[in-house]
Amino acid sequence: MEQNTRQKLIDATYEEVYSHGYQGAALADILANAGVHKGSMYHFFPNKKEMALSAIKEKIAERFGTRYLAIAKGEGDYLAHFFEGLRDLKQRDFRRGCPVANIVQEMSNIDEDFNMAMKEIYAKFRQSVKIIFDKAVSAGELRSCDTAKLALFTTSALEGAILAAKASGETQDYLDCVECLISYIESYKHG
Amino acid sequence: MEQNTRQKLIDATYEEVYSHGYQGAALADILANAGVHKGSMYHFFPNKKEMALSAIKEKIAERFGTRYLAIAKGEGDYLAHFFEGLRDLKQRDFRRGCPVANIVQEMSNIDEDFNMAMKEIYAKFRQSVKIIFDKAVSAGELRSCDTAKLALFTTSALEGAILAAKASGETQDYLDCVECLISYIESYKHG
DNA sequence: GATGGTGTTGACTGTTTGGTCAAGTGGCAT
DNA sequence: ATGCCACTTGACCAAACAGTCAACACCATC
Repeated sequence: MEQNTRQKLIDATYEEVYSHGYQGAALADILANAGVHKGSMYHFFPNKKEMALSAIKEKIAERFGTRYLAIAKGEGDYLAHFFEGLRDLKQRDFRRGCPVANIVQEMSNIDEDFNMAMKEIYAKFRQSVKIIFDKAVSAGELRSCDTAKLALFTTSALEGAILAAKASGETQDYLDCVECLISYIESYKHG
Repeated sequence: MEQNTRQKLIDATYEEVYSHGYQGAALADILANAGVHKGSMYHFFPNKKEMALSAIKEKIAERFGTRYLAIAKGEGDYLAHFFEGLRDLKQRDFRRGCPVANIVQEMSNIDEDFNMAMKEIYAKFRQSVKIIFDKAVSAGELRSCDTAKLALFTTSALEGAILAAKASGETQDYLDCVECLISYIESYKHG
């Protein structure tokens, strides 16, 4: 049962932090949702902060890794698949926003450990998008260009688009932003 | 002294919330920084939340109003002035990020009153950028286009750029994003 | 069947939190 | 000088918080 209890804690912590932020996450709620008692939790984690950091790293790293690297590992049509993913609303929860952005905003300037963790995750996000663009250049879908910069702009515009939809409550705002972003990326088409 | 005490509270609350988020803002710290006693604060505000909402509305509304509407009220060179403002690093605090985005991320899905307040501020931001673009169209700096959509993309890409710099700690990331954004906007020039 | 390690239980603690309140101060009008 | 009212003071409170701990259950292995 070891792995089971630990995993229940990781899952419940991720959900609670995603919904209420780290500072708003109540240990009592996490434990209730996980169905785990307090002392049991302190057997697996030294404190709330380490549990939250573990949850963020394990849940988000896993998610980003699969979503974007799958495209890069595919065969051709890299841009088309990437754009398709951006347009797919089922992958997004606009009410809660982006889990990475939420924690960056809340914690980066407050706590050095969170700062480092989010820096790494965000860098990995940018890197995996860059790989998609590199593949697209190799495949002749894009002309040769500064793909690192393009990935930087793409990821940040995307985070901004999710934020806009969270602020206004309008999913359409996200879609409009994504169309602008796509048309910008497409201006790098043809060699 | 009435206005003085109230203003000291508004200023200290804004700083504390900007630095630590709403949920991380300790009433005791706000009071210490303002040099105001607890009972005195409860004479001016019914509770912490209302004080924070007042601080956000008064401090941010004032700030956005002046910064962007000044450009629209100017004479010509609307785009150039707007771009100049985007490139001006002195106006930004990348460690703490954007005060609007921070609170949207933290509170929009938690509290309905914050949600409404931030929705309004964000809409005002978009509106004031749209006015700049409308002026630019009238002045022949841009061709006729959907300025509301362009303002939406511009504001959200900008928020994303500030977030990217906050995450990485690199001011250059913000500048790179802004250059991409500007080149996108410039694709609407002429015609 | 004793031993020991892994995991569980829930009562308990000390602090910090936002919020209350009765008593007091100072200036202004009458 | 008296009464009034906006404002101040700081002690006080209940609730919520993260974290501690001694006792206990289970299941190996010897």
